[in-house]
Amino acid sequence: MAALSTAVASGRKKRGEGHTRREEILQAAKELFLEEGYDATTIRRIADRVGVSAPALYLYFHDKEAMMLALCDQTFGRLIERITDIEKTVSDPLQRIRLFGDAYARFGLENPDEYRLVFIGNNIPESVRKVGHRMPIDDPTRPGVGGALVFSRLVAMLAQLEVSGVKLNYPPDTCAELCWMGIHGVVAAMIMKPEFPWSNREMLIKGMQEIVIKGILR
Amino acid sequence: MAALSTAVASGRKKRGEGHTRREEILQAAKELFLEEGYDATTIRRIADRVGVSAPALYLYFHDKEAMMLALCDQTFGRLIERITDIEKTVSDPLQRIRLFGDAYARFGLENPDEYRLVFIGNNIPESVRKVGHRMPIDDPTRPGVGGALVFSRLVAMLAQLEVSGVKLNYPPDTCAELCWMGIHGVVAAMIMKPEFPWSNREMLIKGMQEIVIKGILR
DNA sequence: ATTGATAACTTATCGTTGATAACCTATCTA
DNA sequence: TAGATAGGTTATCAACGATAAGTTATCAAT
Repeated sequence: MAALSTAVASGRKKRGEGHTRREEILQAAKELFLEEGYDATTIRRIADRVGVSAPALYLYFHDKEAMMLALCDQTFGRLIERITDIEKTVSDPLQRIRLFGDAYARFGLENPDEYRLVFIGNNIPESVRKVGHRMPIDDPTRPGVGGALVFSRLVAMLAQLEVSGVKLNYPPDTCAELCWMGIHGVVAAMIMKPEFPWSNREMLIKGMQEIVIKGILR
Repeated sequence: MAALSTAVASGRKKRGEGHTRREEILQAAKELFLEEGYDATTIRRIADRVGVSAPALYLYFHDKEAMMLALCDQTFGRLIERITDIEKTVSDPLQRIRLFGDAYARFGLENPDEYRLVFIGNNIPESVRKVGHRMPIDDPTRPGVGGALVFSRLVAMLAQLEVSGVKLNYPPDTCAELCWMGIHGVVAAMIMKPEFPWSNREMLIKGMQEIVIKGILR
């Protein structure tokens, strides 16, 4: 009767326990997104796995994309934790950036499905935002901007690097974007085209890291 | 009852003129994909613009994705032409690679849907290929392989660069992969996260290009 | 000139999808 | 013990991609 990894159809939640159901929905959505991709995952299948009717999901999320964005924030949060850990344990600015890239690439390659879900993503960010829909539970600050946090940390690292006396070839935020895009290119390529005969994985990761760091340093 | 803005609602095609209708469908699909994106474009709207019923499209294309892939091959043909043009007009191997990167990035950002379909490879079921569907006109050689062709040109360029006497930090294949991954990282990021406040686009493209070229040269 | 095959369509319809409206019902509180 | 409300449900919607089955124009061969 206890909760399993794939969720168990429990009865109606007690009065203040709606957030529990919300977590169950997120868990089921995460599993299905990873198993079959975003587009192939239907509202009804998520609801089935949770053990609840389909419209119940709309009590906790605005729409399907909102579930995806909530999951994005979760995964971004895990990465941010690791970045924070690096900042706490390492003082040298350049070494911090190296470890950032290493942790990022490792994170992506160790969790390829989640990486694909969050950083590559099958979702199409549509600029058209529907209005006039009551969303009583979701945070009014629309989720999905967790990526900005990661970048701000990298920007901060590069600003610190500049403060420490190192000259950069580009503004700190541009350096951060270039660093991230380089590493992201490696991770995304290896995840999305695993059958392609890439050359040595470690050489590519380390190589890209050397390349971007050497490239931004004057 | 006169011509629409783009396509003309003509009557039924004469006997051997089906390919004309096929071209009309591709043109309408291309316009709508560009105007509203791939997912937002519906079969019915394409059919409306052509001036034909929706099921008529299935006389010429297996499914919606087949239209996109046909357009991809068209569009990638233009990129391959551009690359060929670069190879014809520029002799310096390093300059060739620079122009390749520039043409590649520009192509990706100008054709995000095609780029996403081919290089990011969103949701391709792949293994499940429907059979028993009569598709009298479509080429039996399945389209969508333009991407590998483009990449192979870059590999050739880097091999030439090494032959010309330039010393590289990594094997030519690895260099090609690193170059492509860097530029791909820029393009993919901007396509998949267009709402993110990236810094100047030109600086990012040029910057990544400088970075990867400087990075692979000893 | 008529016939028969078939290319080039149409209309009608299917099963799913995301999403909404409107109605229940358990639980907590006053 | 009444009523407010959190936490659901069933019924239904319009739109989607795709298919089935019928219709009509155009050809070639009688």
